[in-house]
Amino acid sequence: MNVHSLVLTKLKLRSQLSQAACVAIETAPFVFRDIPAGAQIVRDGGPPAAQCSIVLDGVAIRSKTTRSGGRQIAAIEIRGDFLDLAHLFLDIADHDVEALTPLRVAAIERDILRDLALEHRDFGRALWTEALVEASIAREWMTNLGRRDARTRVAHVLCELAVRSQAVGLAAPDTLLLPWTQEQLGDVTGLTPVHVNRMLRSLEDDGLIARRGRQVQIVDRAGLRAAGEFEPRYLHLVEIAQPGAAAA
Amino acid sequence: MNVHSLVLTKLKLRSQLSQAACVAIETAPFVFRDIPAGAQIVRDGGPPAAQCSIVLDGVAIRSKTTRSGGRQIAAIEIRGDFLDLAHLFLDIADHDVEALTPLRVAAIERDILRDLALEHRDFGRALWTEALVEASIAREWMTNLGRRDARTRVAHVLCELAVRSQAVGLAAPDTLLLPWTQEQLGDVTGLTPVHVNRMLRSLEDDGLIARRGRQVQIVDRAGLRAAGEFEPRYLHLVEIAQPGAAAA
DNA sequence: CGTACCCTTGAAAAAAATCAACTTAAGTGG
DNA sequence: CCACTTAAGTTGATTTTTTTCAAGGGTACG
Repeated sequence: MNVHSLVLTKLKLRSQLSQAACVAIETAPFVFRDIPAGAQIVRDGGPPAAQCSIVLDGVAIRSKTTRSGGRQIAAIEIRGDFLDLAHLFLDIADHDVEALTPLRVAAIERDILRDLALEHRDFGRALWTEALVEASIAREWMTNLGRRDARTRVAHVLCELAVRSQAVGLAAPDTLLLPWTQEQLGDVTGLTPVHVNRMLRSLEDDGLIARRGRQVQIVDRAGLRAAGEFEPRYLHLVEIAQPGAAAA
Repeated sequence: MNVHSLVLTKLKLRSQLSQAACVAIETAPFVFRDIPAGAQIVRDGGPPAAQCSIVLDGVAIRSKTTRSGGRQIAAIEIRGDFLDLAHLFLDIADHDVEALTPLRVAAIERDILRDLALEHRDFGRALWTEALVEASIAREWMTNLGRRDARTRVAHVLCELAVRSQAVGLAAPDTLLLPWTQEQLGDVTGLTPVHVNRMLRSLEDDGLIARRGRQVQIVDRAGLRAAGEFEPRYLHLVEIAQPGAAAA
């Protein structure tokens, strides 16, 4: 599929775009790029990425490492999310960006994206929206990390991943393939891998999820959401598939 | 002092502005507004603020409340910070914004600020920078909440507040007036007020800080930074006053 | 000078981390 | 195809950290 129409599809998920903005995007030099799993795209303290990308397939993470060696994952980027929008107008990176799985992205030069953002109202608005939604997710994660116990945290993350994956057509409703290890899940939730394991088991024992390897099936959606105090409003999805309603 | 020149001063702290952008700002309808302590400016789930403001004096917080009643403060806004930039392009608020102390702000209609952001390159860049820096702080806070122990967390927050206050001329170097209770400090660090109290005492016992009421004096800056694993780079301050160097 | 509201401190309980095996699963080379 | 190797998952026992509970003590302000 054409790289430009993929980009347009992503942006239209959340924002309306004028004819002019569509033309601008279609003539902009987006190119496909493949990034191998494990690649470090941005390094904390180094320069921002020369190219800014939209994830088409795969999973990337933003993370920070403390002096004492702990790692905190600060964002998960899946299909439709931007890599390194966070540094678009900053000179020095304040965190790492890493490909967790092989990544396929639509890449564009950073300078060109900046120009687009500042010159085209609709495109600018679309980019702003993306950035503000990511900030909203960050606030929810702070709440998760600071004020919820381990079991609630894990359940919350599972709910978020399920909803986001489903919203971009990555997974069947309530099915979830975790591309990461329990250690990485611990880096998301601020827990040790051992404790993540126990919490997953607890959720499974209570009949909220079922697991086979890293495949997680949400058995009791309402129950898991209650266990995770999950309210999807913070994701600012324009069209959340209603339970029972077929997607348009 | 003139409200427009105050706004210009704030924006120039981080971004260069062209002549045209300055003129645009000076002709924009910024007005002074006073907001009493405790006022709720934005309510989670409600509409964004009709006016967007830059804090001139006082302290405001963004926070979320969990279903089980815990509160997490997700951002602290002091002089020069924007109130409700977070919702500039979103339709429903995803968190509360509240005046912690009496607030004096430069307010402007949300729609007008959006137009300014989209029409004037330099102003747009300045606003983007503010938003991205706030997102960077959020990532550091996630790391603090998820991966640092209680004492380190408290020390880190103290360091951040000291640096940010000093950067906008709010406090003498290494002096800090906490306008909040230990309970509120707990809502920042994800700790109980009792434990915040113990951690403050621990930092004091180790000679890193001194307290008299809510006035905190940083006695050993390097020591406190080490205790808090504090590295100010994530604040993206263009001009951090160097120790010993007088501000220009 | 009383009355809130916060701060402080101790003791006990709960949550999560750590330590230490052991099991399973996946991948590799014979 | 199987044995071997390695990484990840699982489980129990123990220790540490943090919360909870409870009782004073200070301080500001009417």
